[in-house]
Amino acid sequence: MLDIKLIRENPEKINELLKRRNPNLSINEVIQIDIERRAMQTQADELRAKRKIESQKIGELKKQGENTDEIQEDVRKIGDEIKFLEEKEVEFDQQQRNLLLNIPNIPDETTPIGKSENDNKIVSGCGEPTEAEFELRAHWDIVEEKGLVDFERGVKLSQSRFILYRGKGAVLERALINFFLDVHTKEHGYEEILPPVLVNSAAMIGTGQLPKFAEDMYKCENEDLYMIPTAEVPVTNIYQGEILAEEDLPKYMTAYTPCFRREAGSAGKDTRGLIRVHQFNKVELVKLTTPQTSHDEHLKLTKNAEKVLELLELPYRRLELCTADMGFSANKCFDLEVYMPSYNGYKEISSCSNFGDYQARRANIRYREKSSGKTQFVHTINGSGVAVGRAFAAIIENFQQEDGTIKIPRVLQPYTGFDTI
RNA sequence: GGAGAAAUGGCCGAGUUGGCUUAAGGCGGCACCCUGCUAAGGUGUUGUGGGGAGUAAUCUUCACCGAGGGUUCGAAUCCCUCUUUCUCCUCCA
Repeated sequence: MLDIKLIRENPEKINELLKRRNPNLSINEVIQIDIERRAMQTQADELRAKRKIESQKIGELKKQGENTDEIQEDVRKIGDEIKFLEEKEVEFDQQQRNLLLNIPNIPDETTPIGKSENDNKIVSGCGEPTEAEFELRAHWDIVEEKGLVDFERGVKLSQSRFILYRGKGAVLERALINFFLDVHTKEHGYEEILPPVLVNSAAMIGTGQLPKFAEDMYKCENEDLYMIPTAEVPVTNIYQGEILAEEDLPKYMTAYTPCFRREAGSAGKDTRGLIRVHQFNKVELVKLTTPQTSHDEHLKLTKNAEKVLELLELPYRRLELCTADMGFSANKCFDLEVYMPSYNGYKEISSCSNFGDYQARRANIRYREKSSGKTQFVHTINGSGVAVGRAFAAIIENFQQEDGTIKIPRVLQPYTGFDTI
């Protein structure tokens, strides 16, 4: 959520930045509510101060044994007024909060301005698109033929876009999870977290999934619990409402979880294979940092995600997302895309975002600055390190051999226990 | 799932015949002083959030004692609902 003070003091600037995302966005309504809200508060404050003094007088008068009926009646009337104003205050508060919760983060100054995903910038890459003397097949055909993934029975158990891994497929998926976690904990210094995969609405609001994107999530009936769309939600919210010591920052955390997405509005996209399913596995990287270091830490986190792709010898490229394509809560975002022969192009496998203090403000995650003793909002950063199912698909497609076998990347072999499928 | 107890500031812990308690005391933190280092000691200071005034240092005001309602002129203190924690029973991987 954006800082109301910042909005108050720089309305033109904020409006301009928001319009970089989407010309329809504006903070004008919030500013109006804010003005009315503050007037209401001042009024209520004054009345409360008056009541306090008068009530104390009643106490003293009573001690002296005097009659207080008249003054009590007067104060009671003040109380009625206060009650009325307080209801208004709550109303304005909620309105303002609601508006703020539905306004996306402002883009970082360095985020390229654009109108659509076509304006994303390719900033770097590693490896060349896989080519072969023989015809490269799509992973959905290969995994089905080899019995690595059972699409039909996944549908039988749940519904379409639910899949089940089996045999060497299940082992490969598990191997990838372990490999990613090992690299990030042992080589990059992240603490491993195994969080709940059902979280409450406060957590979902904290990271920005709610209130705006309720349709994208699975919700439990009769319970204030949602299935997480990413480990970002539980892991970022670990320190919700807390004040950390500056020495505790930066915090590096990584978590494997299944992720659940309804994929509302994605009908017809990526209908085959492992690319877009309702439940998938992901290893996530999350950082809490000071404002001073978040830029660097964001870059470092992105490189940590790239590292596993390099170790797996998968060709990829890094995109810098433009203002129009960036997620709701982010101020800057890099996407990593892996080369997929079946798409004859690159497919997103990781998204690494810096949120500035936007999520921290929603989730109320602060730290005490050592030099000043003041509390400040932390900056939050996260990225996939990386999506397991998509890495699985990428390996199947990029490591297929002419004889129909799949080679297992060298670094993964200790984890799978076999070197070909 | 059943029965009981509890929830106060960074932590521990007073405050339950409603008003003088934003909240004693201790610990921790910070600043200064003292001590030739270290240990110890002394003095002071130390919650969060919102509003208003000021260029600013700062001043001022309101709210907050698990959360939300209620009673009252006035609630940390009384009543109701919820949440969480602990103990006992039950159950269970």
